[in-house]
Amino acid sequence: MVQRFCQPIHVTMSAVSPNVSNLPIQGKEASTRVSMSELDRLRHSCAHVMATAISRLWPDAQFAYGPPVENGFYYDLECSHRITPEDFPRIEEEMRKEIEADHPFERIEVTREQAMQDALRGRLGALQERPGQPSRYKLDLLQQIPEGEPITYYRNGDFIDLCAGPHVASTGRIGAFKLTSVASAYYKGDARNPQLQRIYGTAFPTREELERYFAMLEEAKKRDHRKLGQELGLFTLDPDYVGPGLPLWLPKGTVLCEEIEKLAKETEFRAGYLRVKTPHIAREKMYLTSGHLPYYADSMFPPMELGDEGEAGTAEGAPRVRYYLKAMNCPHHHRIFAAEPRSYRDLPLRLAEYGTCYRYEQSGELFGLMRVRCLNMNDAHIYCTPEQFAEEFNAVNQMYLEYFRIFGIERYVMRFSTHDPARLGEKYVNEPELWRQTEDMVRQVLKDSGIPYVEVPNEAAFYGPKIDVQVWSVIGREFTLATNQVDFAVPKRFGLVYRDRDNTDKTPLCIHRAPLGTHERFIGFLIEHYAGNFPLWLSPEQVRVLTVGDDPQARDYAASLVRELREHLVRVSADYEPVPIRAKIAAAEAAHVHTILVVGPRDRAAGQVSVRVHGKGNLGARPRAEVIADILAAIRERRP
RNA sequence: GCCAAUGUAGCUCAGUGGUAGAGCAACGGUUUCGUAAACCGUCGGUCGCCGGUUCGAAUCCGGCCAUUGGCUCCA
Repeated sequence: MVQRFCQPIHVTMSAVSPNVSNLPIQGKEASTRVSMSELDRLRHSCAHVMATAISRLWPDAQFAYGPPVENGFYYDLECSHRITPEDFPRIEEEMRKEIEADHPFERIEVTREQAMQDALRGRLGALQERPGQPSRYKLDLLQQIPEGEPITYYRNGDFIDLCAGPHVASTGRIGAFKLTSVASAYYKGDARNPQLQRIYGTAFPTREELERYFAMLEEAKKRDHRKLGQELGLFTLDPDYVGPGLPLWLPKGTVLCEEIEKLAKETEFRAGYLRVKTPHIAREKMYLTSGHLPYYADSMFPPMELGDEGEAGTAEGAPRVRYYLKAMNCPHHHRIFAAEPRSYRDLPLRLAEYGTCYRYEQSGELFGLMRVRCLNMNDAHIYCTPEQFAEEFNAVNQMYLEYFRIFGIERYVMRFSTHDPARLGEKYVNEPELWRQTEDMVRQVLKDSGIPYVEVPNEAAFYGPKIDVQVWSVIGREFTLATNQVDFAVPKRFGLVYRDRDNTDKTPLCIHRAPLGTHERFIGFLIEHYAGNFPLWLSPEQVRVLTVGDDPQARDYAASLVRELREHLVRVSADYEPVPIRAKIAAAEAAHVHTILVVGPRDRAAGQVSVRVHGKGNLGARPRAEVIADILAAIRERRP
């Protein structure tokens, strides 16, 4: 079904995370006949009021869609005037007038003929008729309303809009509002359509709620991974010298990478994975065989060309050879599979690697650590028989759940992307039976394990169905953290086979999986998730020992504490500066050190240390051995 | 890639055509101190880059680069 009017599309999905309505749902698969929440109704009404105000200021404005969204509303429009945030006060002033006028939102049902005529006269999304300026987007929307469905206007004052509603009773019912930003958007989200101006705003029933929302945004800014990453010295971006989207991991951020990698290695070792290591580049032939070239060449760094002068081992005048930076690890792993004859007894074969890939993401897409051009992927490929598939796939899902538990990730949903049979042989590999089988198996595994999921048709990879794991950071940002894909096409392209019981060669299925996604995105997420307050096992600086005063004996005592902790591989530092303890505490807290151990003459005399944990304040003095044992246990158990 | 906004010291930010500023950090000194910041001083900038207007540009104009908000894309 086609998205209609200025009405938003809201899909109610039970049995999944309550935040699933944030998912980018395409209109085509959504129902328009779902009721709007009170708040959405208010916000959508506010969008009409904004359109009213903009029409007063710039009568040639042409409106398209104006739905409520998660945190407010927007309206897409075309207008000879380029609206900027400087215009907001004027627009808001007009909006206030419209709200004070308290015009009722009047629902008017009209015939298709009537609506067509009004649209042609420019009367829709407008204050009056605009001869010679048809309401072209409304006209287009009108034509998409199926025969037999009622066609309705909503009118407030002189402003009439083609809209399915619903709205609040009158403009006066809109409480507190504020315009927030301008952006551009393609009409109907299609790059071939004209670009419209999108004006974002938000609205709440009361002024207090509006203020609370902006206060919350301020708080969220403090947890932004880009800000914390820089404050805590985790990573840096150096677009001039290194390049856009190519993060440099600083020593403290590298600790995070390595701790996570350690966790992955341990988990995968227990699950029977074998580790491999592969180069960062490969010949063009690799990606011609995999099918990534030429279709995905735009997303890869341009090739390096060798030849003529004689690559080592090639003859003079040999043809040029192209090398590409790898954008994915699978082809390399496939070649490892191909490196020796495989028997069904070898399967499932699980090859794992924290592989470094390079993708030439579009410049406008780069975003802190979340969208980069160099990514370290928690990758693995599981080669298995169709009989083994369900069990292997389920084991992968269980691994996801285990990671979610360790990291305390509670808001997540799995997006199960399936193919569209109509596009077999075009967007999707033409293997109807394999598509059906694997999608059924994946669906069954998801159902059996009770994992929240949504099924999204026509978004599969070209070689098989996939699952994208979406999580929400505490500041409400949604991320696709990890991916889990079935591949029944590429192994065949590489001619991968195993010798089965019946002494014939068969092509294995391949599961691509990356539960921890990439270091870049996962750590970006964790920074916001923990607000920079990592659990002890992850903390770049786990312990800092501070001395009170300048007593040499206390200092020796502190130094022995540091030695002992370091001997146990605890990341410990010391601050012996002769400055007030308050200042040293403040510095350690500001650096988000997890555990602060304060030792002075009193502690030394008693064989104790004073413990202070970031965010928990002073926990008092305890015996030295006990404190050390506790720290080591918390690290070993990866306590949250 | 598209539309828009932004770019001043390591960081956060002031500075609307007339000699580039503050706080924090860093550095030097004083202070000898028990749980979130003692005091004094010093250093620090080709105002993103290139060009234009002007007697004179951080400031006005144009181009480019980068970042950000969206859009498109995402094997």
